[in-house]
Amino acid sequence: MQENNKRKDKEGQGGNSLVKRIERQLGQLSRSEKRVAQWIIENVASAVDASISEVAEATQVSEPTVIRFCRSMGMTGFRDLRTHLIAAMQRPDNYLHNDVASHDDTDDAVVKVVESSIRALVDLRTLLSGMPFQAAIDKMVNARQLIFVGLGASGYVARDACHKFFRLGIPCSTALDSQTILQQSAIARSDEVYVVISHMGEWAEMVDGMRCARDRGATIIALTDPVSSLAKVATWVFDCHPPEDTNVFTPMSSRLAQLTLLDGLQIGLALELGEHAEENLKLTKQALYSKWSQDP
Amino acid sequence: MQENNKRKDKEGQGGNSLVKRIERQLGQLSRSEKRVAQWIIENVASAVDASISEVAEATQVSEPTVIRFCRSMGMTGFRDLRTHLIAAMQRPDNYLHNDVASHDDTDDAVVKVVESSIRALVDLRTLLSGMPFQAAIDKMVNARQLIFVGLGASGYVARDACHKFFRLGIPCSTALDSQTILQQSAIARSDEVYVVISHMGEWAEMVDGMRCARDRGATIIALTDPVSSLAKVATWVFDCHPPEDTNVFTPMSSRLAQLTLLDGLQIGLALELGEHAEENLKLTKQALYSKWSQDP
DNA sequence: TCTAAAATGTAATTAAACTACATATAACGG
DNA sequence: CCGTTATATGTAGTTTAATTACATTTTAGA
Repeated sequence: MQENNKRKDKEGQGGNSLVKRIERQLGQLSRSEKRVAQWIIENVASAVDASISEVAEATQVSEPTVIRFCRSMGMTGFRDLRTHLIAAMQRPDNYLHNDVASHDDTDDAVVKVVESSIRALVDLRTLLSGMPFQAAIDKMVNARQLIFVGLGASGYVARDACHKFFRLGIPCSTALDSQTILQQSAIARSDEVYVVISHMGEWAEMVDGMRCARDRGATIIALTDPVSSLAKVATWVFDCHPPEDTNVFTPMSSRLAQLTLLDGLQIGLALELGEHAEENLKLTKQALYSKWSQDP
Repeated sequence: MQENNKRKDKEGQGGNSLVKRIERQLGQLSRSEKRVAQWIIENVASAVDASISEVAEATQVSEPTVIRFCRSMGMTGFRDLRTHLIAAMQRPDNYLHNDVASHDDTDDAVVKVVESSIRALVDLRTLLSGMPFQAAIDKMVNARQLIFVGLGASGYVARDACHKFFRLGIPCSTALDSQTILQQSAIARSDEVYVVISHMGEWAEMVDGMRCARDRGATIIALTDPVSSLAKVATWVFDCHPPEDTNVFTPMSSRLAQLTLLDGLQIGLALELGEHAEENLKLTKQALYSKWSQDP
């Protein structure tokens, strides 16, 4: 009669995410099973690749206990649990941010890096609604040229963006060092759009240059920390909060958010420009593909 | 228009769903392996919870042949194949749904772009287990220098990687055009590691250069399509399947996967190198922060 | 403190995944 | 057409993973 209380979850079955389901049932598990549950929730990623013995080892319980846990969760066994875990991992919201630690082995570290990158983009998604895409694109549509600005690591993002936008058939250039930035902005025109990438938004020369360009009537679109000096100078700001530097081993996930944001801007602009831009995109693609598809 | 037809069979198939990938490689499989492939395509649902012996039974081939099929598909084994099948089942061809269409408004388009970026990284996550991180890192640890190679858009990824790795205190350089690549590889040494980024892996000069470097004993780490010519030449291959270009508006999400992968390699290498690299990372960070944190 | 129930572990069992090697089949050059 | 090589496939054995049966420990209640 009471044995059935373990199966109780069947009725309260609302969420489909396995992780949520485990969390919900945590209270009804025995001490050892709870350990397993906890570990799986915190290491969903490693869990999917793990075998029973690895899980048992990691949680300091015996192998049968792991199986018992699976059964308590309503699965037929470990294999079944793994199936559901893999499925759950296809929902990006299940990824948590985990810092790499110096004792991590290579594979763990790599998994953590990838997952925190996913996390960064999932976070970005929630910020999208507050971002001035339409306004920025409206300015770009009529621009005489786009100038992509970035120093250091952000310079690579700027370059990448420049390469992406030029394929729409719009004049694009870059300014990747203080001197170029200052010179370029000294001759800025009101029909030019500057796209500035900067984590902190505090490099004096860059802020000065952009202020000058702004004063001359140019549009400044900044991907930066919204509380920075650069943000104050910019026409439109896309919130890219500065990188988390709690940890030396933290990868630069923020850069991915910037790149993706710029992808969004470019595609948005392509749509706004219509057929002409679409045609240019096709042509640039074909220029590459036709080259190597002719070779045997 | 002939060019287009030629291209079609090589990469016209979105390439993301595992089933599509199997279909794409059908031609290159032996008779028995083809039987397995066919059966899996026609019975994906039963395939996900089948064991090796069940598959062997159903297709009338021996168990090792099933495993050989898995390997031919680029998986490490049957377990790995099953993982990918389960993952693939989770998103039944909703790809069209995610593509940006010309009638989308800006905000819809941007959300789709971000989500397809996320998807690219989630896909990467499932591929990680088959990637030779430890092997690649072992080679890097003892390298005299790292040379990052990429043409066109991949050149930006190579540059970014170079910038990232040099902060560990390792000599790093780039080769971003045919001429440089050929010259560099002509003087390759066995203690050098080439990290090559290429979507298709079919640019003749690049492949030739890398073959030469390989012949001279250098290690070639390739981020590319595993069925490409470049992959055949490489010492270690990281599976970056070619971009899905069903749609002009498709963003280059594959680039994000490459960047993230390189993040992983860099962090893995940092861990392997230990305190010395950690110290260098700290110093390079401080060099930047101290600059602007002094300004008011 | 004793007993019954629940929880957990040990050791043995079964089944799954994989490897090494042997055999067959196709491909090729004379 | 033969022998030679390469490729493809299967057989049998090995290793590893998953599961079961049963023994031991722990806990809760009388």
